[in-house]
Amino acid sequence: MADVATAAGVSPMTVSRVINGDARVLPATRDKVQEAIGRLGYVPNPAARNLAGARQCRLVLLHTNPSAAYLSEFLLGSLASARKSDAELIVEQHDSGESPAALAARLAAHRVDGVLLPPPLCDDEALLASLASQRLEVAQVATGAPASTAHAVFIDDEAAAFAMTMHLLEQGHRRIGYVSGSPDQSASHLRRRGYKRALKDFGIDIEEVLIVPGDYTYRSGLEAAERLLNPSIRPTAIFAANDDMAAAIVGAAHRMALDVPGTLSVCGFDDTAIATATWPELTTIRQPVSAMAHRAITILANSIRRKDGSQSIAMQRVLLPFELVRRGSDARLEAGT
Amino acid sequence: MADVATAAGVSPMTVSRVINGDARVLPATRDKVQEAIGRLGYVPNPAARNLAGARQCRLVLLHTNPSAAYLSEFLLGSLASARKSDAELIVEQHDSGESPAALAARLAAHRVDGVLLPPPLCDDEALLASLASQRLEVAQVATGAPASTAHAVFIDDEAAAFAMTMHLLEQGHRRIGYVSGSPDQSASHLRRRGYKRALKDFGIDIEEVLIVPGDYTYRSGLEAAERLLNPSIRPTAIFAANDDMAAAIVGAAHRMALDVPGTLSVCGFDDTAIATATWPELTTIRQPVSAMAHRAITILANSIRRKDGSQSIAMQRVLLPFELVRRGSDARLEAGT
DNA sequence: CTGAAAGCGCTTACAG
DNA sequence: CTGAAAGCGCTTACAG
Repeated sequence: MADVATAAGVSPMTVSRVINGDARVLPATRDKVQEAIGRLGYVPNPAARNLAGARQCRLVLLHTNPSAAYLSEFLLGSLASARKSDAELIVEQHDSGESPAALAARLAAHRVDGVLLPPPLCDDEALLASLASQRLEVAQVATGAPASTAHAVFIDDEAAAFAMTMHLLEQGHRRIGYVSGSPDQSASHLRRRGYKRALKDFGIDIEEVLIVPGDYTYRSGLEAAERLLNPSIRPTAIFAANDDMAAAIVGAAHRMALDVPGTLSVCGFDDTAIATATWPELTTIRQPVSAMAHRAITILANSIRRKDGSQSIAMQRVLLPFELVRRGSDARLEAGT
Repeated sequence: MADVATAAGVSPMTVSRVINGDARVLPATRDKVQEAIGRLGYVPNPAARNLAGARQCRLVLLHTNPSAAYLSEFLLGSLASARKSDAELIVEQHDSGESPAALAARLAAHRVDGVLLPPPLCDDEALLASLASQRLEVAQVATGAPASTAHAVFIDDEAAAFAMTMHLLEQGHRRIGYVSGSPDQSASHLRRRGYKRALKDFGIDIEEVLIVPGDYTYRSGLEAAERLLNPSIRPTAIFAANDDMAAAIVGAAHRMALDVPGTLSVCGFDDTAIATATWPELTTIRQPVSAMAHRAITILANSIRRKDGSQSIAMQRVLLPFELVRRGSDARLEAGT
């Protein structure tokens, strides 16, 4: 930095201002400095910036066995976003076996300022309470139940499930099975509600026998398929609350020699990698995972740095758009079927 | 740190020595310091350590569309290991569209000292050459072809494929199909060679028609299944060069109403998440992904820091053990079948 | 075996 | 709008 300063004929302080985008620097001065930076190939040393500034920001991404596909996409998005925000991101696992106290100690040891909570941890109330009592900034990602002590970034799960069910209805399906997600994730309830509302709005009676429980694993999808694919009740379409379960249903259908989508339409939710790894590829709801990670990190970083005097800033609520992506696993119900 | 020093009645220098495990500190002094550290809940500030010491170490993990399951496991392992080694790890994508020059510029901007190359990038010779010319330390992970300019961490792919084929042979199978991996990954060749060698050692003629090409994607596994499951040539067992393809074969077999493992045994390679997401779960070769990440990072960090005078230290070669994990997708060939 | 000095590369106040 | 001073929390030599 000193070299840049002498090369540009200014003080190091001015170079610092240019780097940090201080608006008060004269355009002419700024240009001189920028030129020197470019010519010398100067890159600021982050360690020094952290040391000098008090505006350090260390975030932790807490996860517990989510699907690998979701986690890697979320991780990549978070890492990229953290770097842009000049925040340090550490990644830690927190399983149900660990006590809140043990976790608190771990976070303190890492001098964490903020916590990122993807599902299913985003809905863990005990965890949320413990974090709040440690005065940490927390962001819930993809939750269906924003907490009063946390920021939250999510899609409208209910509307998404409604849209997907509507889509199936418009394809002519009337008997649509539903495989729900873990009851301990708030989004699961919203998704099922969206499914039910679409049916009602369309004037169709809900058949409880067509709604079977799942827990987002492939395995649970297989079990659900066993029930729903029984000839005595088999619907013409099945909407699963996530892609893993939808993929399992496609697999089970094939095993029973049922054609997808000819005889059975199957739709998923999330648009993770498995959605395009099955055949036919899954029609599903795309969640903007990395955008969600990005927003969550930005909110956390800003709110941690802005934490000067005005201590209690309102918790942010960010609703991001979903998208129904149509692929090959669903089809119009033919009259004769 | 100053607080700890006064609390323990020593100089900050001594505290620093204790933290860094300097062997010359008297046990008595060390204990006093440790006690003070514990009591005060002191945690060293990494930014300051980096700034003060010249032994900073910044690593980049370069990836390009590997399977999500592999990437997330590798990422998690790398992140944890980097933190232990006190190395900063940044994660970047490098696709074939990007020129070596553009990548070089990106790495320079990030002041990278070392590069971690998981497959398939570990076998990209142009990339390896470009990195070497930038005098970066690089570690190839899971490669079958260690480069002279890089450290390498790998398993014995040939021996692993040999072991799996042997296992199938011992189960009574004589006609064993093989689905190979991308020819541009060095490990693919080793795996196929292991398969062939087992057959030869067992005194069985190789049927070229049973060896079909794949590229590690689920899709390619489906295509391979189409060929191998044709009644005219159908083998009693199929060994796929990775789990994704093996899962596709299980799926295809089910669609054709073939029982796995009753009528057809299927084995995979890697033991990624998909191996336990299919039904039956896949018998496969477990690669110690996170251990591999850990070793690669440790080697990189040490060699970067040790880079004092003795400039050209030998490139390391680390062979890690694999494990054949037996699950439900293979069975003994019954006499009548 | 332990300590006093200087400095890593920036940024925060504080001046002007 | 720009600069001179001091300091962030450690570690590297260098003494003793």
